[in-house]
Amino acid sequence: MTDTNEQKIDEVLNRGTIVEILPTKDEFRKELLSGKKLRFYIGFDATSPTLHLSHAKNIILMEKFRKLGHEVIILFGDFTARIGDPSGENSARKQLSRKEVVGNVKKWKQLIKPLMNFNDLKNPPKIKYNNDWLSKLTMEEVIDLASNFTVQRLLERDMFQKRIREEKPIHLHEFLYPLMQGYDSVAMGVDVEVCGTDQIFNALAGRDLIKKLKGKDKFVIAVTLMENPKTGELMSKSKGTGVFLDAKPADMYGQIMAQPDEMTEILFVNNTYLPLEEIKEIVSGNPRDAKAHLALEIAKIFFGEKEAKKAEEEFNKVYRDKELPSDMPVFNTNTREYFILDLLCDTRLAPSKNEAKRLVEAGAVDIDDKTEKEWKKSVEIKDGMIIKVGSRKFVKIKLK
RNA sequence: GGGCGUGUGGCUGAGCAGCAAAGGCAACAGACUGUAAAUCUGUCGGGUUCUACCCUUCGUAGGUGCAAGUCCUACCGCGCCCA
Repeated sequence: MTDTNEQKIDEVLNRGTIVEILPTKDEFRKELLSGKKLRFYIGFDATSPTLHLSHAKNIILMEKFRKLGHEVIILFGDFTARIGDPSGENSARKQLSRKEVVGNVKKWKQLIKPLMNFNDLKNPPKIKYNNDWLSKLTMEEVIDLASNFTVQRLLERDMFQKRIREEKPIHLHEFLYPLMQGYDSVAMGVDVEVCGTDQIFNALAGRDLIKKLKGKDKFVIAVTLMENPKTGELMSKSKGTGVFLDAKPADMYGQIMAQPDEMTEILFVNNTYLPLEEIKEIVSGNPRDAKAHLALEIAKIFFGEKEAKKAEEEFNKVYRDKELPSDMPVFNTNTREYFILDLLCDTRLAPSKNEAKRLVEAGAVDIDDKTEKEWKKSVEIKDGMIIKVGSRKFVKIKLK
């Protein structure tokens, strides 16, 4: 029997993470209220070894359904990862080797541990791999599955249309992606699929398929991709806006502080457990403090209170109070006198001499708290000397 | 198989025979601040005897020019159309 507390259910449905429920939100709500135990799933393609806050948000949502008493499956797309979903990309993703994918999945399992209670023996979250069934399909079965779709239907997808317009390639295997994702639903016999709004097409393909093959319906819950409300951009590595779950506490705290201010509320809603009213209040205050609160709150989820506090202290110390970090890389040398450019390169504070030169000219290099603006000189090395480049890079010299 | 296009720095995307190669993104630094936000400014292939000089880069290999991403040839990859 599942939890049918109306208030709890509505809190999950209305918090803001869920953007759309198909076929309708009302029907889904009714289903939850009925007390029937539903089988949920969310799929992740292990295309990269790391996860970021957007993935975390999805896991958090799944955990909420699990806590209501439903069966929850995290599906690692170890098979689909090797094909690559065309969504969002305007060219085909490179296909990954079996080995890469297995390595990624292993890391992921560790990363999501803080977000789900795997020790709940009564109703533990389940982990499945779609390689288990997709790799076993015969050509005959694949063709049979394909006969459920039309090329026109597949071509409707925005991104395919875009590629046609731009005369970019569409590979045949990319067409098979919705088919495979759809088959996942059939193989697991799920009642509900949770996916990002960019995946609705694939999820609906699964809905059609499960209807045709098993005569049962499936709900599709589309969740926010956490776009920046100002620019519409997603969190991404290439935009430098990613917050990675495998980061060290101090780095994760820093990555959150580096988020644009307008992301604070969105991240609060999706990546913390704080009640909405409390979030409203925090966000209405000083933006800097609100974000700091957010960073602490999220770091707490992954590393615990103690580590999170430590990360915060360190951040304030180095960036707010401009003090030295508590530990920094040490560079061992026995050279007494060093050309400043060589010193910067050897300590790996600069990747090349030209770059080192530029840094010195820009006034970015401090040696023992004194800004060094002259690059054509050598410095006398002292034990314990501290070289600082920009506000984030420090090296302590140890004279042998 | 035939025709037409296309291949540029981390990404994107300009490029006339005389550019280390416009613009945008990302990155880095400086100023400012409320933070590693925002904004503004500068930098953004490597090296040196450093406001100058040298070397290496524009799919690959050759060729024509004093000079070639920029023209020619072949090859490779990709796209479109025809078959």
